[in-house]
Amino acid sequence: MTDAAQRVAELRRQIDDANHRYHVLDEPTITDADYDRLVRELEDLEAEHPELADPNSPTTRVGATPSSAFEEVQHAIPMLSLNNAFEVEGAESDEERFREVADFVRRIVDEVEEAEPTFSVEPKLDGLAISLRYENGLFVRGATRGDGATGEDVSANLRTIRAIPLRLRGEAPPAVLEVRGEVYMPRAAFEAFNARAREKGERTLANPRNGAAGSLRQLDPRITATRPLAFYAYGLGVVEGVELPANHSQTLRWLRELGLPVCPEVDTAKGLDGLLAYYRRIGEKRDVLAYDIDGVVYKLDRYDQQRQLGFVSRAPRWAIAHKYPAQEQTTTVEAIEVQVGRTGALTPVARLAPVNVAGVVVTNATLHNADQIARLDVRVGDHVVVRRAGDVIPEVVRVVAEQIDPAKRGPAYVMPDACPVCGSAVVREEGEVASRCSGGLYCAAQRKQALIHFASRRAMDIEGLGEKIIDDLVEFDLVKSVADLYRLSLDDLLAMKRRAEERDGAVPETVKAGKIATRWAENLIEAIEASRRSTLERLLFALGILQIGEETAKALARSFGDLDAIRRADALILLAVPDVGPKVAQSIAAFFAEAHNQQIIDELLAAGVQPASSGEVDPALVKSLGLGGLILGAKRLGAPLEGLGDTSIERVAEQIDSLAALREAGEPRLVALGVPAGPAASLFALLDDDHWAPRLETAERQVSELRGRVRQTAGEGGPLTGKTVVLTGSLSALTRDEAGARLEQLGAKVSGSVSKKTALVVAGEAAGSKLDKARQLGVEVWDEARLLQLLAEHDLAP
DNA sequence: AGCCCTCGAGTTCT
DNA sequence: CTCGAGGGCT
Repeated sequence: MTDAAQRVAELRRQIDDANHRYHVLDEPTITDADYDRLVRELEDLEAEHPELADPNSPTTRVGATPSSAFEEVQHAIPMLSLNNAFEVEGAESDEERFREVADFVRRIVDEVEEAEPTFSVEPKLDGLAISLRYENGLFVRGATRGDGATGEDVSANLRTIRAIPLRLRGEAPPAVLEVRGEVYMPRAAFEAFNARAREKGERTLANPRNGAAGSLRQLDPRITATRPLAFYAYGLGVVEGVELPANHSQTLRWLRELGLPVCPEVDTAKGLDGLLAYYRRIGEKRDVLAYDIDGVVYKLDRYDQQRQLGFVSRAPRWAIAHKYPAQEQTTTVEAIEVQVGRTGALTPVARLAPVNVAGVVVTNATLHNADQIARLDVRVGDHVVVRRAGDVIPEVVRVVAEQIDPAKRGPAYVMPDACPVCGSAVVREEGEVASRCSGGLYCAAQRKQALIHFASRRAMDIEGLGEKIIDDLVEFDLVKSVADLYRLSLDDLLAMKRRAEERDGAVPETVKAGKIATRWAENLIEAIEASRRSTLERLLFALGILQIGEETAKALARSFGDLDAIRRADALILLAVPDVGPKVAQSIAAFFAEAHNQQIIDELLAAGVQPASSGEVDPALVKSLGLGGLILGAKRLGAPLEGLGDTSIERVAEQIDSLAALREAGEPRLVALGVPAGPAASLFALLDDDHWAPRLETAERQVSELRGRVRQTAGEGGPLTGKTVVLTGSLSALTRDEAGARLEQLGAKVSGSVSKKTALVVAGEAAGSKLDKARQLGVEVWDEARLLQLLAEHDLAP
């Protein structure tokens, strides 16, 4: 061996060793400066002697060039998700508080028939789960967890993390070793990174977790290399060419010997008491740990016992994550403001002094409505406890009573009686929780929200038309109604952009770089154009009719087939649509009764908005709409039909099939059919009523029109006809929406929540409470593979 | 008349 | 995700 080769080998050994001592043994032996010196010397030598290159030399940690996308990686053994146990709120006793963990332990004790089974216990780091693959001791690939089955190849980024060895230690490394673990950003490193970023005026990271996740998703590994990431191993994937230990805690020890860092807090514990003691011990240390955690994980230690317990769906029954309660923070209410929503609902929002709650700076929290404010008795200036409900949405939990000084306290909050945006009267309907602005589309806030709703993904899906642009369109009066969108020209948009830039005092981009700005406007116009060929149900939903969400819009579209039939439909007919009752029918009828709304629809049609899916009519609707259906509808809408019961109506409808025939038959005939005289009289009074008679006739005409257009609807007679199916968890081959659409083609009704009426639950990865509920109710559960099989049988495979 | 299920609507921050 | 309330079933 040449001198250079010897020196290179020596340097590589020293650098690897330094990394190992620092990250695995937690006993750094050389300074950062010395470390850097070694690396530089090695780099120089390798540059002079290209023949000594080695893909796993410590100098190769950063070197790869930016890629444009990450390759997909299939995990041969899926990366599991864990079931969670939360503390039961407001529990009086420990027994109650830790019920979920107790149940977990009890199940295991029963199954393995051991009074106090041993668990391997470890903190649950708040980072990003990854899988590392070593072949013959050399790092070959690393991937994110992804959906558990498929992840992204982030090898180049992982190589930059010094805690991840590029070469395993020991004489005889396994042929294949996949190690699972967590990439995280130590708190101190996170703080230091942000301090430096602030000095340099660069972007700071929101919290260590996002920092770790964002860093690994960088396309340029040189950026990842600047991020202070670390790694702890906690499990295995595929392993070949070596005998595994008999339990998990031995495996962790073995991984450490191979040079992989394992969290020093890992331990073993026996029985429920042991687990809870560990939970408390780590909980007390939580603030002084070098990294963020959100709970602890308990894993049954012995592998043979793990196998005995097995899996439910994709979560192991032998492990559970025990989460600490949501972090609460105290802050001050600086103001209470109201927002005006699409429907005019006024929502009070607490503006808070910025406070970091579990890694996210919270400045707003909804107070829902006047009742909620009264219940909490929140006032401006109060100290309040804030937490992120369900880990996402901030909420005010309570006012800190001890800090209230009654003398200095502001007045109780009162909802405004005029809309803060348009000044219209605010009304609160009897029995309703919400207060509403009565301004309708006169109110700029409602107009804006209507436009945002119209353009949103689930409605017309106009890409590029977001809140900011809508703000400007409304402010500069380019758009008053949704129909105006289709009349926008390129020049309009460019002129608007110029005015907005002037207003903001920004550099006039449109002037200096015309090309880019034009491109933006062209794309938007194109997206608006494309939305003209949306579907009928999307258009109906997009119109923003009160009470009409996606489901009802779908039902209406299927029942009537085209917009024209719906806009003319009488409330009597609407009532026959599934899930439409008096309130919803009234709301639809009221919307189309507004000349203003009809005009907007005319304009939309004139602008070429033409839903693609028109024409099909659900035969079930028309079937239920004979004379009986119409009379029943009138009754539900409050027509004066004293004493006329449903059975009487049915009896009449059996014998008489039209209004004309009813008139001809006359009262005596009804009495002969068994309808009591009084009710029969009230029905005939209705036929002479100025309000109801014409409505009934119009409705009857409309029904016969619809009858002429009945077609066989898709899905009729499919294998899932009449069955309610619930999708939960994430699927890998297709999205839930796509799966739902296909199931509907097979006749299924796809619902969002599990009940005893649910015929089938399809559980994807990381399915949660819905899956639990399905099991509780004994509902049939399928995994994704079973679903794909069914879809394939009907040529619906993705 | 009352209960159970769904659907609609609203919300935060990155 | 959560709440409230509309609709339908018993």
